[in-house]
Amino acid sequence: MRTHYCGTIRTEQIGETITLCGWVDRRRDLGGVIFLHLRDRSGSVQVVSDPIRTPASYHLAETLRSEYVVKITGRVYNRPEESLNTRIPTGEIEVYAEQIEVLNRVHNQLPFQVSQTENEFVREDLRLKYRYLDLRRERMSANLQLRHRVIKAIRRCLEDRFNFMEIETPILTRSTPEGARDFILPSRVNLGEWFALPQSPQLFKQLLMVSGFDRYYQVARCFRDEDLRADRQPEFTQLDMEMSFMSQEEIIDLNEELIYQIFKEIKGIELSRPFPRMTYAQAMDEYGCDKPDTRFDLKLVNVSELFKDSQFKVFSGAIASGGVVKILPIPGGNETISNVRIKPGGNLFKEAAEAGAKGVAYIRVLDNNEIETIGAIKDSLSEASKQQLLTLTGAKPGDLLLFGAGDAAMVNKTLDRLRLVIGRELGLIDDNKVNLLWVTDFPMFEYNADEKRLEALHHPFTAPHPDDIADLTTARAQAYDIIFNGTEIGGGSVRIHQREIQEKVFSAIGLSTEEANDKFGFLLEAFEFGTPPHGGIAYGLDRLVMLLAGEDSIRDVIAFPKTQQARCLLMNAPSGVDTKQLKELEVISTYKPKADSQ
RNA sequence: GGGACUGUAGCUCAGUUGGUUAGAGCGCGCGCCUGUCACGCGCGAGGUCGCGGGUUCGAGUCCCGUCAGUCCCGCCA
Repeated sequence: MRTHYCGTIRTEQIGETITLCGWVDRRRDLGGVIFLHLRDRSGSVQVVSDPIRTPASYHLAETLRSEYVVKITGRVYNRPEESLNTRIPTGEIEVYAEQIEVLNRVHNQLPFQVSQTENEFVREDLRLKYRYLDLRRERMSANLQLRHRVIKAIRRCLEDRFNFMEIETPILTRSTPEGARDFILPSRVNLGEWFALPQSPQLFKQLLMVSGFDRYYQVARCFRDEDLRADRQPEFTQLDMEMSFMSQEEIIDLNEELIYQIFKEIKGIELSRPFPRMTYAQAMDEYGCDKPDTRFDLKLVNVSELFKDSQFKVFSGAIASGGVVKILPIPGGNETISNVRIKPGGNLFKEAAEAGAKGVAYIRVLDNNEIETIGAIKDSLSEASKQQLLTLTGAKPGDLLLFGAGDAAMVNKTLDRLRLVIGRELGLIDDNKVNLLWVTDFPMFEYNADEKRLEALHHPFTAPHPDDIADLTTARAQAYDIIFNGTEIGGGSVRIHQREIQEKVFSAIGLSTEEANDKFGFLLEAFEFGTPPHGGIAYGLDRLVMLLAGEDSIRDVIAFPKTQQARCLLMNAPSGVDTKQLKELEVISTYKPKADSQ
């Protein structure tokens, strides 16, 4: 039907007669001459019609309206000198519409304008209900095209350079005990039994290693029935990879090359390699989190040693009961952060309270290194300790020191949040920076106080560090996360490939031999038949694309996302089903809709 | 499960201390206009102020409930 995409026409096509198909983006009828912008996914181009140059199309051009679908044949001309448009790539040329064919009209008022000036905001529920129109808009179209280019770059790199194979794994699989809630589906053929949708292809990809497909990848849909966030959808896409006969170093090296390639092709940025590394312990110590945004400093300082015998009981007490005292030093903070904001009612106080802190103690460093703080802290601080405090934190006159005291997890969480809020507010974050960081040496387990047992921090198939094998409960894992500007975009590990070690790990997380055999017997058995050493990684593809697109929500890089209430407003899913369908499955819903309260 | 914000014309928003006929820009319709590109000018249509209840002489505005969307906490190995 057509010969070109609208957005691709340049001065090279001048003189050619071309045929374009697309949507009327805008129409400007000047009375005697009509300008149209014709749009397709490549962009738009100006089409001209007037009674003299294009008599055959003029009357039809008068009837065109926004979003009509048209086919236009005409010759490409350069624009008059004074009518060049430097803001669009096709601004040097225009097409004289010799022939216009209306392929389809718009019969109703559009729910929102597709062609938008500036970045006009439209309610998200409307956009989602009419997602097909939303996706016509330049921003969304560009996002999906970016997503496509990212996936294409990944495929090229993994397949052509590294010899990976893409292999599909089942969507209908079985429920797994650890991790997120499963989506489950009743089996009609096996009444009373249920499939689960995969939270990730983890076990299948490990089994593929057993099969000898030593380099596997998949653009894999994953499902988790948990509450939604700006960066969490119930179904999302992972770039899932698994490799045999590769050490952690080799896996990291290959993945750096992949990430390097993505940034080069998509953003034109050549990242310097190797990427910086940080151990989990160092990340927690200096940043209070396992995915530090290293675009700005504001590192935490542990001052527990200094305060362990302090007269100020809030600090010494915290340390005595196994906690810590840490400081977030803010250079120039006296100037930029008022007491009101740190005290109850202030936004920094609220931020700390959400992390579980009872409050935020602080010290202001004044001229001559005098300090200003509450009396109880000042009284408890000897001149020597004061000097030590200033040395440890590197604080200078004008600086503000924010304290976190108590349980280490809470202190880290509090100061991490304050660091990010303050970093953003003080403009310390350079948006043009691209910082990639490997965080390594995660602990194998984390204690779950509610369930009174150890939990795998990564997942229970992660191999322990060979030096730490004697005591698994405190062992480091051969696990690694890749962090992009403070967001985790991927994580992986070397896997266990020996039955004895896998059994020890299952036992460490409180899985009985029977449970382990019931849930993972197939894996343990597979380990007996020649399983190669292997490891892998999975990237949150939606999140990666979101960051590359500069969006704040993964919904903006997913064609048909769910709302926060996990609904598809376009299809209106989920929905009820026929009782006949339920009967066939031997399923009865016990759900009672809430009675209308009057 | 919890907290916060939002909901007024097709869209984006304004609407003061509760006050009489609810406004603007864009879009839409009609007319004029031959170099616009967010074209311009004129005229016009378009409203269950999310929904339900309450307070009041009077509610878009205050109160209660509810629905929807968003952000966050919990949750997400």
